[in-house]
Amino acid sequence: MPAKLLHKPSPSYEELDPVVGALVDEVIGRVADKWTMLILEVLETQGKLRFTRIAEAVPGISQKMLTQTLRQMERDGLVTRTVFPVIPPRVEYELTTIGASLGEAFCGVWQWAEKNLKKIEKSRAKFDQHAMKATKL
Amino acid sequence: MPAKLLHKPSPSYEELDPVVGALVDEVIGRVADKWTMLILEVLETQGKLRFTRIAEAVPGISQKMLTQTLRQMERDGLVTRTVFPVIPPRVEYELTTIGASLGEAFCGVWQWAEKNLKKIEKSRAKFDQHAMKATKL
DNA sequence: CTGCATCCGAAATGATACTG
DNA sequence: CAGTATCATTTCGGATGCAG
Repeated sequence: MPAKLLHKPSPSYEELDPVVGALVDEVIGRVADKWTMLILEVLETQGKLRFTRIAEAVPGISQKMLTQTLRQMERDGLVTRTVFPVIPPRVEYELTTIGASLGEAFCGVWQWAEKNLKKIEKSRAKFDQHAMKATKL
Repeated sequence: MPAKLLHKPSPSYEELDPVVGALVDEVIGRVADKWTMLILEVLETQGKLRFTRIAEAVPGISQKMLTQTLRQMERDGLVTRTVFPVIPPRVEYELTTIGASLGEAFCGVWQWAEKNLKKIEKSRAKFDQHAMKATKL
């Protein structure tokens, strides 16, 4: 995917436009959510899915959080929610164009996580070990 | 982190290696944190910085969260923490190689956020408007 | 099946005060 | 300056019950 990305356009957009900067931060804050990322990932790799399928595909998520996160994503225009007027209900979720583009953007982060897992674990172990000596436990 | 629920394993990479999958999720969960991303961004664009400078550069962060997030990032090997034995204290934080690489990975998300800000706001307005009509408030 | 509403304990976060 | 400690508050997230 994104092999080599340019660095951020301007040095510090906040400096140039504090208002827009705050808004970007807000969006980042919302989008940089664990469940959002996991759901995004699932919808990206598996395409259109209905509620229960997503629940199964996202380990550890509760029905409440799933509903909540999906609503938020729908509100932000990341996914479409299609309700089929049948009994029992059938609701399908699918990434929008903008949602898919976010998925692509996150792709780099995912690859990073997989690639650097080992290093992180090592770093943690080392850090914790030193912390041991520092404390009198 | 959420404990095990009544879900069967995800058919994605988790199926191939549930253990690694869970760990990746854990890392994602930690790294996909609002403050982590914001601090990462600041250190990436402004280089080596001391505590107070970061606090100023990250709008809305509390000193508690700053300390906490920086500690976590240090533990994960994303930043180095250099303490100068002087009075008053001087502590500088700088991205490590791996930290910088995460910054690059996040770059795409940042550009996405800036690029799609308007669309998101429109989508939200539209969504909220429809929600209005649906409710009798 | 796909939710929404409510309750409630747990965890995250903010505000404030204090320290080397 | 760069934290740590504490307390109040908010938010998170799971369990349950119910509706369309």
